[in-house]
Amino acid sequence: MTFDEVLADLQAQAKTTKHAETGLWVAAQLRSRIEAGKLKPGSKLAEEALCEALGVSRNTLREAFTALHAEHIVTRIPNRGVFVAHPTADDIREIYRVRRFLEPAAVLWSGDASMETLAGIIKAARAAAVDGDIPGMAGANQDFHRAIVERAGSERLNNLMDQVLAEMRLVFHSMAANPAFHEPYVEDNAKIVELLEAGKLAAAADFLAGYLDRAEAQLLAAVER
Amino acid sequence: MTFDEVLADLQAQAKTTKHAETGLWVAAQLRSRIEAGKLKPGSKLAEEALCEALGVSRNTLREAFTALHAEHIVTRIPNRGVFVAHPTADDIREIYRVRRFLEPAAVLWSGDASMETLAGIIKAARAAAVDGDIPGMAGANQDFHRAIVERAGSERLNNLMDQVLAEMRLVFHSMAANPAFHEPYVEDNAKIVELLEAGKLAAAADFLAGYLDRAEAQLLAAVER
DNA sequence: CGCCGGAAGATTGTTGAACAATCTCGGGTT
DNA sequence: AACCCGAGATTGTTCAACAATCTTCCGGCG
Repeated sequence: MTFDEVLADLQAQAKTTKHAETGLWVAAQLRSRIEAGKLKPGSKLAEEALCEALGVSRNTLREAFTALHAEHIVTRIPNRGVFVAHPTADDIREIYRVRRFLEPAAVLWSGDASMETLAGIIKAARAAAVDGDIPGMAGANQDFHRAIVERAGSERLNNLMDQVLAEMRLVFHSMAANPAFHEPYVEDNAKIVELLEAGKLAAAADFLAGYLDRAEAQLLAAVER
Repeated sequence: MTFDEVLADLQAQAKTTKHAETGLWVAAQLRSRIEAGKLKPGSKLAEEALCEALGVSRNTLREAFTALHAEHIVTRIPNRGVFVAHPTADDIREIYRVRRFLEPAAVLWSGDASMETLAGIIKAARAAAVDGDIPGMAGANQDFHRAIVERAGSERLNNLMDQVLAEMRLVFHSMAANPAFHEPYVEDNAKIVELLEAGKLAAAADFLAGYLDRAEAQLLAAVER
């Protein structure tokens, strides 16, 4: 989708919906389009054009920009403008540093009642796999890892994980998405749930840690190509 | 310190220093005064008075407010204004949820070269203890826990820990500070470093977890009084 | 032919002012 | 004493202007 097409899309939205908390609404609009891949990493977000399309002032748009910047979804270059973030190899390393810290620790956390949630996600992932539904598999994978961290029951940690997962979506958009990437992880996730149900927490954490290492290496290889 | 005195103080600062990135500078000024306890939890931050004192526009001040709000340092009530945050019992529980998750896991992390940093902090804490220097002990304690999380080597995790520690400072300011609160933790921290130096990571993590539970209970009891 | 200033145009950074919406406080009524 | 309502004050939101910086294009020079 080109920048101009996104502009037209935004303009349509602006007319039909009324926005409470305009700045946050603008941020949400941009975020959803970036995460859906309609705005590709590296695209410049021109202020004047977006203001016009959304029917908001530059001031409001810039407020939205600062919010997206804090989420690492967007890069600001002084006096040059804002661009959809383009994760580097270092960014990927940082993402996995956080994930390798959070997720195995969350697995060890004796999360009480998350098991049926996890089972449901696995079921959805398998259904997507047999249909060859790539976005479905990707979504289920994100849901899975989010649910893992949710075991800790902390809002702050959930927010951090959400940010990291959002950045992961950018990583996928910024490289030529290998359609088969998510497929093997469906059964890896299933195995983790199995180990959890068997009460083998340490084994599940170990397996997850190794799996994260593998995924990181795979993404780094793809990005440096 | 009263609100008016802080205003005079800010006005003096505004004239002598030049600010790059005005919004961030304003946020830093307010943050430092809040964390130093000059602005007490519950104080209202009136827009017009602060604008005048700082010599910035309301627009800029509000930008600073949103930054502080994101850090949970400040509470926004729509159409009523912003107030220095006043941590509730639930806030304390959330803080310790994060700390109990991050810190023991970070201890287990085979952090390489953080030992001399930790040793230095312990030394400073003991020096403050013999002097009866309460702020010194509190500062060393914060440094210690920050250094623990730093072992993971992740910028995001460090930021999260910084935020949590900033909220901890608010907790101390919002309750009648028991001067002896920090004293026993000097030797508790020392014991953790000892266990780490002996390579007993699991024991160190366990001890730290119990210690956090104890501190949380102590703070909750003090707040609900 | 290619490279190096330099001015014009465009874009972003920052601020001040205006207007609308909401809250607070006082006075008056029942 | 409890309730209602209007004036004043404060916050939420937007617009418009100016300053600073970057980009582009052009002519001169080696």
